[in-house]
Amino acid sequence: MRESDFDVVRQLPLFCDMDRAHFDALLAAAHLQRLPKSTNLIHEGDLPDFLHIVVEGAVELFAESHGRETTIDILRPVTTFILAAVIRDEVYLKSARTLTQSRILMIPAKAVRDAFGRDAAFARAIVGELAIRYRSIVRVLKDHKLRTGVERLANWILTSEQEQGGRGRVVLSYDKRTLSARLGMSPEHLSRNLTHLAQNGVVGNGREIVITDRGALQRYAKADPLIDG
Amino acid sequence: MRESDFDVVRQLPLFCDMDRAHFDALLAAAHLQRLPKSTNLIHEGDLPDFLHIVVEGAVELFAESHGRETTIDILRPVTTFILAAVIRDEVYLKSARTLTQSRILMIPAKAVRDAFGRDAAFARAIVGELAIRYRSIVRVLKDHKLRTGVERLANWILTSEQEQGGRGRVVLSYDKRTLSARLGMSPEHLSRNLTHLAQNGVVGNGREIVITDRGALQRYAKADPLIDG
DNA sequence: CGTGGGGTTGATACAGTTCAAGATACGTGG
DNA sequence: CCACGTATCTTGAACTGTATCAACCCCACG
Repeated sequence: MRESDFDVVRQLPLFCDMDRAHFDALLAAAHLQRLPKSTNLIHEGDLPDFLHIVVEGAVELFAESHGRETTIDILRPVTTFILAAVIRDEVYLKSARTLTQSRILMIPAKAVRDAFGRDAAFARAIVGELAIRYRSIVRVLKDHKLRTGVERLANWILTSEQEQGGRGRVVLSYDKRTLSARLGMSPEHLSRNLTHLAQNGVVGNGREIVITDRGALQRYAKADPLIDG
Repeated sequence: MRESDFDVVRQLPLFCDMDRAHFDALLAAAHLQRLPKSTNLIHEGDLPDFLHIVVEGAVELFAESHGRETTIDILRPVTTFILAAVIRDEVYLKSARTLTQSRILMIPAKAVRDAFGRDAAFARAIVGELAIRYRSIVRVLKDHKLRTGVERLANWILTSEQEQGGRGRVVLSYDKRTLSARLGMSPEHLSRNLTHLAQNGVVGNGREIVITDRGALQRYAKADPLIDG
């Protein structure tokens, strides 16, 4: 593992307060893997072997049941995932795959649980991390139950635009098929919804989406800080 | 607070390992309130004053946005709620109200955060509790995104029947209106779905639902341990 | 009794999916 | 650099799941 990556991980809220020796032990047991696009990382129903951390790239969390599949969330660096399963040593409830080439840090689950039992600062940091994850999934749930597809899209455009610097345009970092899954709609519906938003200040053009009338879009989206964060 | 209630709380996984003195301090600052049906306990957007615990009765977690409302979960004793907001000292993302007359233990948020900082065993117990809550909401999300309304109903009947002793019948402890909200459908739709299930081994009769053909119902429901727990 | 709330039933409308076909962009080999 | 084949994206039409509105029923309760 590169020195710079080591530092990035060390500075994560999850690790920055823990005892140096415990941290070193944790990372000594860990692997940093560079993985190609569309690699399956974990599969729901399995018992956790590793705590995963997206260091670079993008990871999709999804779930299947009887032939149906749904995207739960898309994670960007630097984020832990399946922490709850590791802590409880219970089966994963979701699966994960890379969406782009990614670098994933994998820390053996047992090492995490050991450090958790031994290092109080680490235990407290895990609480913070879990609470963040919990609140994040509550937002996802509200987004899906309180909004229609077009509204989710409108709000996604607004928040993505902010993340990308507020220049009035959003560039997709994955294909529209994936975006439609992330927004919980079929690819066809995303396409239609995008044309529908043309009347509300948005123009789509390939992988670029341009906001032509932010006021109109905001009025239409009805953003809610308790959903969009 | 009654002696027996004190013991019940002390024995919760969240508290049983913590230092006796810290526990006493926590409870000294707490109130146990008996509240009538339909009392609002917390409102989304407010900052947390108390950690709440359902000791008796039933509590509905719900959320609103721009005139729409959705039920997130229904909690039965003994369960904590809004722990994540208390720990992070951030606004509630959901609201809560009693569904029946209930007894709710309220522990001042500051006292919880103090104990959390001072008592490592308590911090670890909070991790366990948060991980359970997290996994529970993932199941709720999967239930809604991977199933139709009728399927949710069928699975709800099966798990409720197990909880009520596996005697082939389920008795509702709240009205159908509330159940329909819990299942994420309109009251009309619940009614229709229930008659639809008549062909699949279920007979509804007022507040009682009887399973006449468990095999047929199970086949229809396609239960999934990664959703129903 | 009458009144009202919860529940059912019917008719209609909307959101979203699916299937099928056409359009557009995109990387590869010639 | 172009032609081709494949991916992805869009468009259209039919269909499923669910919501909404309205009428009605039933029973509990004043």
